[in-house]
Amino acid sequence: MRIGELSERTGTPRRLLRYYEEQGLILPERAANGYRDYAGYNVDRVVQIRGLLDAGLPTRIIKQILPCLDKPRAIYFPDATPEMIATLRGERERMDDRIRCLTRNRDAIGDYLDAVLAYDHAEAT
Amino acid sequence: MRIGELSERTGTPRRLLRYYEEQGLILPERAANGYRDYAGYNVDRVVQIRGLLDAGLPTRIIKQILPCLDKPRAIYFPDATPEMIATLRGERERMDDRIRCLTRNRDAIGDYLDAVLAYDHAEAT
DNA sequence: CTTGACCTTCACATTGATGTGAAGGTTTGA
DNA sequence: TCAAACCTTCACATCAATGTGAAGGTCAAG
Repeated sequence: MRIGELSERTGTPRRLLRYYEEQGLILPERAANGYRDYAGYNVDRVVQIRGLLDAGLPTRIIKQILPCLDKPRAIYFPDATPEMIATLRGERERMDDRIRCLTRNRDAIGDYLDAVLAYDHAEAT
Repeated sequence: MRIGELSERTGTPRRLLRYYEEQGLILPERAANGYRDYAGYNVDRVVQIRGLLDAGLPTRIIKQILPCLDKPRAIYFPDATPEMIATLRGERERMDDRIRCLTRNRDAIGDYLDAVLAYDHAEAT
């Protein structure tokens, strides 16, 4: 598919699809006329990228993480240098931290909303 | 405590403590000489702020969330406008999305690391 | 064969979170 | 009393992600 369709299907501005490519996160083919030609799996991939960006990860890190999501993954094993392994371990830790923080705050918001609801209900009677 | 101590105890540059204040996230008192004077609870608060920023939330949203974490919370109920409630509900949704995304990717990294470990182990024998 | 809807590259602007440092006031201890 | 170690405000710089738009090539339908 071309950039317009990928943009539609992922809700992502064309500008950013080109930016993600520049950062090495997606690698579209090129048609004879120079147009980018995206394989179907890029829809999921772009959604993943956006999700991770939204969760605070920079493109530099996302680039390291993406190969973990590709299946079959066996292809990448030889590339797995010790440094890369260490980086992934570290990032997994940081993601755990983020998850803990978000969960805590999400629950606190939930408790607050419940309390407000109960308060309003009591007021109304 | 003064800004230097808070900076030390939270691992946060002074510059950013002033920035968070400017954004309305913390409200230190002022000593007679003009120095900022932070109450002890600000240590936790700043850690919270940094965690949420790291998880991709902008200060504008964090400002809305912070009151949910204060106890006792009853004080804030009258301030809870319908718009605020709606905002909090929406943000809770977005935080859920982030948690799902991070969890999925963290698990994928874990699987990948396990697979690499198994692969290396097999190689070594 | 031209018009409209695509696509290309390129450049510049903006925004939010940060870094850096100047110029100057305050406090504490030698 | 002076130096070191704090603090203040203010201004300007940077970085990553994103917005905006110009100048121009491609292609399908009328």
